[in-house]
Amino acid sequence: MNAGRTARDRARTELTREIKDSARRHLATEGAERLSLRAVSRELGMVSSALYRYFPSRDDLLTALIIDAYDALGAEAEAAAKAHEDPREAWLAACRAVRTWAIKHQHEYALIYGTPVAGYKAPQTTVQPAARVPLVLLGLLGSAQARGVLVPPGDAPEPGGLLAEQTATLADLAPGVPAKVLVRTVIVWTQLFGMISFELFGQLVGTMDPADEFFEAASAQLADFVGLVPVS
Amino acid sequence: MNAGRTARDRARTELTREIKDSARRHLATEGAERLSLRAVSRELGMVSSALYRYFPSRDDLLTALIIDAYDALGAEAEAAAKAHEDPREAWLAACRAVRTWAIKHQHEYALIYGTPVAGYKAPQTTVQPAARVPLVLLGLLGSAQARGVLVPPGDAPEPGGLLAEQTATLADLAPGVPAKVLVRTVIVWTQLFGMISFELFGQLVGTMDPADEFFEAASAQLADFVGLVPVS
DNA sequence: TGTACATCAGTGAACGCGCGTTCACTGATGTAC
DNA sequence: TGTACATCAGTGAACGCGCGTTCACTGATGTAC
Repeated sequence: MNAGRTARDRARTELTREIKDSARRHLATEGAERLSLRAVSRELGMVSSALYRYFPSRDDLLTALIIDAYDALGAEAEAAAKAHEDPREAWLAACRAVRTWAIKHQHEYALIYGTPVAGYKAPQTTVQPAARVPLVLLGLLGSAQARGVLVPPGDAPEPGGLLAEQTATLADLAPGVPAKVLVRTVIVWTQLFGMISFELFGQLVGTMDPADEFFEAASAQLADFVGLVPVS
Repeated sequence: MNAGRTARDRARTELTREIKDSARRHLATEGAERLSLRAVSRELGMVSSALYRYFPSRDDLLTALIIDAYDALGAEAEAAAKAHEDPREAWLAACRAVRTWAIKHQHEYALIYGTPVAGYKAPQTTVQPAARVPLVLLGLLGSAQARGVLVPPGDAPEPGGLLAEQTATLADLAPGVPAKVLVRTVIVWTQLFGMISFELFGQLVGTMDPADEFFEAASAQLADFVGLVPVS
């Protein structure tokens, strides 16, 4: 695997990583908007123009950070889900993992789920990593369905019109799961990140902050909402 | 009322408004981080130091914009709610009004519900305007309760521990509404803004975008979730 | 009503700082024969 | 194994731009007598 890897190759991989690490550190203090190549180069003891050997522009560095963040978060959610047999437990664990990662990496979270960076257009390459968390949720519903522990709530309305079409694009990712549950899944997905964003961005101060118990309660009620029942 | 208002006073009020208007325009193109006093002053044909007669610093201008945004959004939600007798209809109208305002004023929305501006600490004066939307929702539940059209879902669990205490702080704002419904209200509140943020920040592209029908479906299901039933 | 003084809005220059990106260059590392 | 050449990482200077904030000032507006 390492055959043919020259010292130059290794140095390049290493420095690319160091640049991203330094950039992440600056992200944490300055925010994405103010992330500056010059500050990064200063920290690494290089001249600012040297960074252009690694990233063709500031936007490319941002893109790399965004993809890394989505991937890191996605990996956490996947690992948490895999650690449980019971789909409902796995679902709750995935939600917890998302929150835990978000709290630990607030500025990376803000980079991907906060206000888009002005003037930055996310390239197509970010789409797949961004899909990992929703894919975990949909996958769990699929396996819950297969194991007979998905009991669609009776009061969930059947989607119609455009909503039915949009829902249909998700059907392949969660085989056998009824459309009305898929709609609820998207609702819960938006709730999960809305709740986390409110917590991190300070909207819960004065009411539900600290939010641990609120988060647990909400996650459980929303697992019910999509019809996930425990394996008996 | 205008007695004693000199030309100077009037000019000052006028210019303060013009500065904020210009700042809002720049917000829309540059985002909050990059909002610059010099750009504003340029647009108004003044020298940049002149702005310091109106706002002691950039942060104070930001604060004024934040308060204005919360107030504008709050006023929309209140007006929408007041236009309906049926609390459930009023609730749905308020949700719609929030989304409509957010779409129309994306950057002001991002200013108050997006990533906090780096290095900016929101002063206490923003708290009350920020509470207007949640107060509308709680108020509607209170009047639904009073009119007998709040039917708490049987499967909603009773909050305990810290969550019960936190919920208790909301009880005065929605008299007679059971604690388990108040918890659900906070859940729905976070869902509402999570859904809108996802729509505006591009997370729904490829699935639920355009989101009109999804929004309607979600709002209705979440009105059910808190137990709002139509007046028969 | 008229005058003297106080208040305040807006000017223009300056301070001291930051940024992304380009470009010609040096010198070390890698490759082909 | 040794040499000639190609590749590439990193330098340092420069371009052209931006920013928030301070300060001494001019001149218009407002106020008190």
